[in-house]
Formats: sequence, C-alpha cells, structure tokens
Amino acid sequence: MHERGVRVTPQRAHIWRVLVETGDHFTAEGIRERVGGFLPGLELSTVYRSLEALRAAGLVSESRLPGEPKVFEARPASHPHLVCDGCDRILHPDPEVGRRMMEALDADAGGFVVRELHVMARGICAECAGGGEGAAGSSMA
Amino acid sequence: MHERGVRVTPQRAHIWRVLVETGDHFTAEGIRERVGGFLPGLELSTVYRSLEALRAAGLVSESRLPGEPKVFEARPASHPHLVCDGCDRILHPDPEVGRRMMEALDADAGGFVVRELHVMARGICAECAGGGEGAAGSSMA
DNA sequence: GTGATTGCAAAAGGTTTGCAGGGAC
DNA sequence: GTCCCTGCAAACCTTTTGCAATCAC
Repeated sequence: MHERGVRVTPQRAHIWRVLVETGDHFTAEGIRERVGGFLPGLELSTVYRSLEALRAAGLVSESRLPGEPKVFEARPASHPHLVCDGCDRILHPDPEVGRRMMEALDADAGGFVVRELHVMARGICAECAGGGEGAAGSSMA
Repeated sequence: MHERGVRVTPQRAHIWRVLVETGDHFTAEGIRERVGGFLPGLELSTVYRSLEALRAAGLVSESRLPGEPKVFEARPASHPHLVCDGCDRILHPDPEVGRRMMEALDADAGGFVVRELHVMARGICAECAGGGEGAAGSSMA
C-alpha cells in the first residue's frame, strides 16, 4: 500500500484487509458492516473515498451487478459473475473460464488492449435447471 | 410487440423505435431526449416503466457500465463493450468475439445455462495506444 | 367497458461533496 | 509542520412508487 503511494490509515488498512482476507466482493455498505466491529464510527463516505483511493492505486476493482449497488474487490477482478434467474444466487465459476474469455477477447478485439474484464451472465444454474425452482422467467431472451 | 403481449402505446412505440433504429444503447435520460422531439411531455418514469415492460417481454436488455447509469438496448445484447480509458469511447468489436466468449463460458460453467451475457472491458483502444490521445488516465491499473 | 398505462410529484436508495478538526508522513 | 484523510451532514442523481385520469384492447 505504501509502495503504491497510498497513505495508510486505520480505516484503509481495515478495508483493505477485509477485501484481501475474504477474497470476496462487497458493497460499500457491506464493507462498513464488516469493518464496523473494529472501527465503530466508520462512515460510509470514508469507505467510498478509501475504496476510490485504492482503486486509483490499482489495488481494488469495482463493478456492478444487476440488483445490487457497486461492488468492490481486491485486485483486478476479471472473473465471471453468473447470476441465476431461478434462485438469484451469484456463482463464481472456475477462474480458468475467465482466462479463456479474456483470451477470446484479446484474440479478436482489433488492437484493443484489455486491462480489466467484467463479465456478468444471467441464466439458470445447474440446481435450478435440474429440480424445482421459484421465479424463473421466460426462457430465451 | 403485440406478439409479445406488450400493450402498444405511442410512448412505447417511440422508445422501441429509437432502440431499434439506432441499434445503440442509451440511458433512460438519453432515450427521453431522443423521443422528446416527438413526445414532448414524455416522463422519465414512463421511460423506465416502458423499458421494464419491454425487458420483461424479452425485447430489450439492460446492463450497467461503470460510470454511467443503466443502459438499455434492443434485443439481447450479448456483445462486449470495450471502454477505452484513453478517449472514453465505447467500442463494439466483431460480434464473433461475443460468440467465442459465450462458448468459452458455456464450456466450463459447470451446468449453468447462459441466457444473457454482458461483457465490459476497460483498456486502451488501438488509436490511443498508437498515437496521441486526450484524457488518458494512469496507464497500468 | 375494463384493466393497463401515463403524467405528475414525491420518495427511496446509493454515491458524492464541503467543511473543519485530526492524523500520517 | 504540511497536506491528506476522516467524520458529519447535506446535496445530488438515478430509479422507483402512489395516485387519479386516460388510453389500448
């Protein structure tokens, strides 16, 4: 963090720690909840500003999933998010998938150099397809 | 539109027309501006509701790009959006690219059936990489 | 004629910003 | 010591919702 020219504060350290230790993605609010145990007074605006600082330094990537607000995670994300229309869960397939998609894109992007890749797919997960499900929509969009 | 069970109103017809004729994607506000010439009183809330109706009918897809609010376009999008960090333009590569990425995903999604695919990549377009550019940010994130 | 749809207006988020005090370097 | 960062509060913007009149079917 120092190395990236980001000034280190307790708030930023905790936020960063949550992202790195879980390796998961969170909304700003979600991060505040997690860090709240250690820094009770942590403000949402501080979370946003810290995340912005980390993002500018290339330590954090931000993306948007359908219903939810912005989500943030450590390091360039680049892995696909599969949103199931049946159960609304968000699945993370094998990282290999992301790599292949990145390759497919690179190969034919006409000189565009990809730095960050965000993939979001909607569909039906294996469980919902196999058995019963709740709110599946019309099939082929 | 009738065939999809969507009630046809002037508002919806114009909105749909903008999306189809341009084949481009717009924000709700952008759509209102375009349609405004024909339907001066068109409300933003109506735009949102119309788009939702069209989306539910499978005629429109909605996605989210980083800075911008929701964007809508006709028919299942499924094509990658390449956002250039140099010039901020949004490029649409060869549809073939989308197909390949879809295949890459399908092949290894562990039984997840993909219905709609949204791809957003940030990077540098060929023009900005090659020559001079305007508002390039820091290069390697 | 009936029920969905529109315009209007207000609410409900999520995200950003101004400011003064305090902290990192 | 200086400048950046934080908390607090308010603003901003997009998106959603309630209601009565209107329109499509």
